[in-house]
Amino acid sequence: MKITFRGDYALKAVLDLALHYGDELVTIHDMAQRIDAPVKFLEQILLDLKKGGFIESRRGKVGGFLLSKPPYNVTVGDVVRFIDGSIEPIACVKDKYVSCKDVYKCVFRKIWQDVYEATSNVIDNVTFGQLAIKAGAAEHALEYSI
Amino acid sequence: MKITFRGDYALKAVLDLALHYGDELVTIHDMAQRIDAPVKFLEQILLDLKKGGFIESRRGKVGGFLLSKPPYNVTVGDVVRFIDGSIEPIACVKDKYVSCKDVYKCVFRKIWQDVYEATSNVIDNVTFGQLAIKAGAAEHALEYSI
DNA sequence: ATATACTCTACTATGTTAATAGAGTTTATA
DNA sequence: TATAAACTCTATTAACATAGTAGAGTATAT
Repeated sequence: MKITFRGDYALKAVLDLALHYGDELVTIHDMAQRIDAPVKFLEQILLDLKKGGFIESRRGKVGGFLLSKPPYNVTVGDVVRFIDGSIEPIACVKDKYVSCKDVYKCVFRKIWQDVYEATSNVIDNVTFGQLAIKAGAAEHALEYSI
Repeated sequence: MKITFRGDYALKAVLDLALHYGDELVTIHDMAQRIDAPVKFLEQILLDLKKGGFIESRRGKVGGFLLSKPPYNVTVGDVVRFIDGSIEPIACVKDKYVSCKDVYKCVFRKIWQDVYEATSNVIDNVTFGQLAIKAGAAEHALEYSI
């Protein structure tokens, strides 16, 4: 699995919306400032996330973005897979284990499968609800540390 | 972690040498045929592996390549890290956990660390000695299955 | 001598990434 | 109803990585 800047921004964007879940809408401009992303690049990513059903938007003067689903129903794995594509270390894990004529391929397949499963096990078991709590706690800690 | 063709070929090359450990030298030509790699591309990769201390070579008429160390002393992780570089999902895992002013970064760091460790745990615990036995067994199985 | 096999450097086509640019659409509100 | 604020959509680009290809050079057994 390789996380690109695009994926990184997408994750931060969803976390930002999770932190504002239930509040007012979040504008691209405000979000870009908080997560330190180029506005026009973030635009594209938010549009993608919208197509993926992760977020919704309202246009016009008081427009902005919001999460489509409660933060506890979205995992890091959902976002990563959608934005950055397959998390397999090499494109062969899902191949069927048929005859396996190529001994050299065959031998490594189990390794890639193990890596894939170990990775999934991490990213599919963290929701943005959990992350929002951590981030909220961290923000809180910062307020008092100044 | 993302395995490139380069990395894939390198792993197969080392496995091929592991399968011939103690026998005669292996030529690029023969190896390329067995692991299904372009000869000239494989050349470069073998030269890299040599620079990395994984393999040795003999030039001239009866030249070829051989493993520098016993197959049980080389892991998949060793080769992958050397050829394809860092196995981190994103370049931040090794950053020190100092003040963590950026809450958004901070929250995801532990996830990438977990993925990194889970991945290491797989690839650093498989040696080419183990793989050679599996591949040998598979080749043997094939002989009898025809 | 010479054939065989490794060595080294340079080049290239293709694709991906990380943006940037700009015109267009929607909507609240003064 | 004009307008500012905010989302929408398509195109373009610079830089870099990947997966090779090409070719000249060096070493060595016979």
